[in-house]
Amino acid sequence: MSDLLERLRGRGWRMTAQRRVVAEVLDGEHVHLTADEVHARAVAKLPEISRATVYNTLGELVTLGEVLEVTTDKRAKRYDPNAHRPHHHLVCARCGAIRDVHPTGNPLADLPDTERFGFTVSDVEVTYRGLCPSCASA
Amino acid sequence: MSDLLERLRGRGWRMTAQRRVVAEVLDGEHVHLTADEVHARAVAKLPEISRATVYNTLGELVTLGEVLEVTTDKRAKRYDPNAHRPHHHLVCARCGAIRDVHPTGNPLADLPDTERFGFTVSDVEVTYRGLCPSCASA
DNA sequence: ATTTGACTTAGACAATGTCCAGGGTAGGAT
DNA sequence: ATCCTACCCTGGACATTGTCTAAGTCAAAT
Repeated sequence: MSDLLERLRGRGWRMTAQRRVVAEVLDGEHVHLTADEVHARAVAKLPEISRATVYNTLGELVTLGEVLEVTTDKRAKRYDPNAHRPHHHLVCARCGAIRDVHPTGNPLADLPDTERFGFTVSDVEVTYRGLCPSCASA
Repeated sequence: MSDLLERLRGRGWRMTAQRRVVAEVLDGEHVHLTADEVHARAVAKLPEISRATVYNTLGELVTLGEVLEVTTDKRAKRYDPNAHRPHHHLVCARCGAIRDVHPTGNPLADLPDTERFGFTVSDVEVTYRGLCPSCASA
């Protein structure tokens, strides 16, 4: 985590209380928080922090590749601090819970050239959907 | 297309001018329209149609399984009339263009039981990302 | 200690989607 | 053909999420 702060400083990030707090929140719980959830937790540590700053900081972390944006539905984007180990997501269709998963196989290799339509394909996201144990039993 | 209308009528759908227009728009161009784009095209055919009705109708079509919802980013959801042939999506990271693709392999089988965390997994979406030819050359 | 430009703030704004009360109508019943 | 009624549509208010801006603040280089 101080790793993260070090990396960011090394990249010319100006270190501010706000940015430190956002980074701490993301690193603290390895769950997939929405921007508003990050904001709520950040406010608990630094009451004056503004919503705009949280959005800005999350955007910068995404640009820097330190955090991944996950869009599983039309609600809020979620932020995944686990950016350095490739993985995919398993989402509960009912409650929205997300788990990181590591399928076997390589989906990138499964897209033949004839199915690429001239695109430069650089990334694949695989999203598994289903019901989590508690939603399935309800 | 009248297939579609027939199927819907058979399921007890009350047929109205508004619903017919929405179905026609979706069936007319097999592209991935946003709700607002559907609304714009619907208004061209039936000027009084309201936004709420378009949203409602799209939602019903999704529930009935006639249309798929595609969420590739935090902008608008898109609606895919190609609900009856399984496929995945290739998205341009710059301009948002979407193509249907058919990768080989079976990603569902690539998720071992140990990675399912007790979820009842029912579906997989694979989203390839890259740059479309025109965005890549710009 | 000074300086400077990057950072933060509050709040207005934008985009998308949802909800509601009231009026309208499709399609079955007569 | 007409009537009824449950279902549908409308317009607009509202909610959620995210973006932008102008002005003030502060980290860090000097």
